Amino acid sequence: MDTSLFNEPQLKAIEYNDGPSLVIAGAGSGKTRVLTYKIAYLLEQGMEPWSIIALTFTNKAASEMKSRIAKIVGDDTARHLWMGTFHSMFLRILRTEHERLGFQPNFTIYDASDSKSLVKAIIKELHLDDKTYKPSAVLNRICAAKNKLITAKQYAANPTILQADMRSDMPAIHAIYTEYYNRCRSANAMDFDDILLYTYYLFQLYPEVLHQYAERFKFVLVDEYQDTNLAQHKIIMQLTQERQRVCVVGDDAQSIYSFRGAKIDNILSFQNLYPGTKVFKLEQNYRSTQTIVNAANSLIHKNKGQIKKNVFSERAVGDKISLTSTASDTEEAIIVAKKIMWLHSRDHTDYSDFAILYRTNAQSRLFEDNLRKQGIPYKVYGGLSFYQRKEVKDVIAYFRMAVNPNDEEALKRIINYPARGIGSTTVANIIACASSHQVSLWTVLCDPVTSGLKVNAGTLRKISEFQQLVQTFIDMASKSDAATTGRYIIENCGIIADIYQDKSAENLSRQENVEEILNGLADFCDTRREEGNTDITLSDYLSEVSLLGSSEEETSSNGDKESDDKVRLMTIHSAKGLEFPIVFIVGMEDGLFPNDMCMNNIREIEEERRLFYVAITRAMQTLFITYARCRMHFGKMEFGEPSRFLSDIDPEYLTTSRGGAPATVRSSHSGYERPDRRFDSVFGAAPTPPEPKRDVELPWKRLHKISDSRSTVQPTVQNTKPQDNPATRQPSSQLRPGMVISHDRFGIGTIKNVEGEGDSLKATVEFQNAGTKQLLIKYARFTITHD
DNA sequence: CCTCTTAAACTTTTT
DNA sequence: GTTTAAGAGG
Repeated sequence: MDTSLFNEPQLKAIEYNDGPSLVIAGAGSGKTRVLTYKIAYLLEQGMEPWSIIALTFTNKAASEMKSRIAKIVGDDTARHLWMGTFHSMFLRILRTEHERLGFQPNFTIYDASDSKSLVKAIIKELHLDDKTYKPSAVLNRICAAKNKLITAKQYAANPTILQADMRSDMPAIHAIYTEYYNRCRSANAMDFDDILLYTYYLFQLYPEVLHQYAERFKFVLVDEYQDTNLAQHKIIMQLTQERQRVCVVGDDAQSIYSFRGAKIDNILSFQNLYPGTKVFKLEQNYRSTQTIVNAANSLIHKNKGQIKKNVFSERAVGDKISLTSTASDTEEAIIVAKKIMWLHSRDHTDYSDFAILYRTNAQSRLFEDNLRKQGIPYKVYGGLSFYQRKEVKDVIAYFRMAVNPNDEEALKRIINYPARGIGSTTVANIIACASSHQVSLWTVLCDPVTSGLKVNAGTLRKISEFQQLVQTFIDMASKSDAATTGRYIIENCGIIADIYQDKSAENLSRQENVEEILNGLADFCDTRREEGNTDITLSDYLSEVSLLGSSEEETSSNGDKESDDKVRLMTIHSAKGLEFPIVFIVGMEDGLFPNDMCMNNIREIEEERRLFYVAITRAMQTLFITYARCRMHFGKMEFGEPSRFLSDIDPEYLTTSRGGAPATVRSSHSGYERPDRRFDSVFGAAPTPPEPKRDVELPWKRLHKISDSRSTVQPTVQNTKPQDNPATRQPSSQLRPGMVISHDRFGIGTIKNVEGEGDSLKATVEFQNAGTKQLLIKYARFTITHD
């Protein structure tokens, strides 16, 4: 191996393999490189590829590492490595060992929405009030328990937990958990958390099985260790207890999944659990400019209880981070799109060099709209993935039935889609019947009479027809390969007839998606065949697809350059592990980021701060941060304040500008104003206009006064509720062509024309960023900034 | 039992 | 503003 490729700590981390090791890898310090070369090094030392298991957190990270290793050691070797997410690797083990756990081999995986729907159904069946028992809250409790390896039985027998549930007014959660467990068993199904739970108990209850896998895996590597939960942590311990040949890599500063049960302590206490652990610290950042690294450091130092480390960069100092405040969320999106357009045409920067990062998926829409308007190609990651679309889920549900007819959630989904006259009443009957006999719904369907299902003859006939239809799919699936079966099911289940009725835009996109499933299925079969597999069943396909949470079914083979040159839009969570030359972090407002849901205690706030740290350190060259002074929320315009995290960054790394403000103000405002609570009250977009009462009687005087001193003070009259409070309305007589106004949503514009009278007074305004609009003065919210 | 209309809830992040 | 739940009418 060429040792000159690495700095000293990296090399030491790669070459030490005699015992447990912990690699603390600062952002951008070449963590993935170390991991991949470590694996290459182990192979070079003569270790067999199938005796190495490398676990990652996301599919994206796994496929990234796979392809990087393949480049070093070749495809043939890389293919035999056990490399993938915790869930996919353990699922592989569970498929082999299903019998010990009492599962049939073709068990299905419930995704998050299946789990939720089942919980919801159970709450209803137990006649619990779904106001106090919110399905998502209940499911959270169950998931949290599973992540702590607490089974339904243990849960119901644990006085501490029961008391906690009592205190939070949901004493029946243990009953829901128990029923949930039973229903999953009847349905021959596992949810995401079960994959970990069952793996742990498989190893715990069958030491000979554990021994077999501990023998096989001669070396265990784990990426992003700070994001592991107790279950994952314990399984790693089970596998490495004997041999102690384990290397975990992580960065406590980038722990952002504790909301899902990740325990930062796992990495902090690793050294105690594995005595003799060698610790390696990777502190040199090769990704970002010094400004970006230093700014990120100044932020993260506000957190307490970090592993001490000094991340530094020897790259160029680079530009300061640009912090821009905009009048509204709309203007924020417009400005970002314009900026990308401008940089693209000035520097010929590829579109794919840009990323827009936000806290919540809901924020993507405005950016999509405005990028599209500018003709900028983009790609949204995450959000509603392909497999979460209605028609796709419907088709997949048919597939699931063909493979595992006991799958309750799949059955409920398709028993009356397309409509075949089996409504909710009948379904409720079937469920009640199945529950009382402790069998699956399918069992009842196959033999309604013996099960004692009480429905009339007509319904019975419909049920029987449905049962026979699904039976043909089951027969097909056992005889034919995945592609043939898939096509047959799609053509015969009735979805085609429903979707191809008309050519509405909705149906066209559904048709495309259904065809896309067939393409994906064919692709899947081809790839598998190339790898030398002969029997490719629908079950294999489902196994693969069920763990693909996010939309990553990239067509890796034909990466045409043109279609890849796109601006990337994603949440910060899904940006982890990625890097981009130019990054926009948007929506930096208190309440959004840090999110309102995450401000209950210091731990949560610190996690949000780490999330911001992750966002900043994605940027290689240039970083833009924006926040909007007001934003549409629940369909209402709301004012916001800049994020508290902005003042955590050392101001020497920032330069501020202000959208929705006249150019004169922007340039005359040279010094950096700390973006704290005072920022807006000084500059005039505070939630409550200052001195609201004194000036109501003579609003135009006030406007005058302000415009005289506008080089330091922004005009503050917000025409918020003109119809309620005529006194604060813009005096219509003052509006005339040539005036410059600042509009809440559209930003700065010049009045081109004024027409009409009284309530129907209208102005034509040409906005800098939003085009020309007609504003009805009675309702428009704007401020005059320049006569 | 189906479907159309209206009301409410909704937004954290993901395997 | 958007999506999903519930209720009314056929």
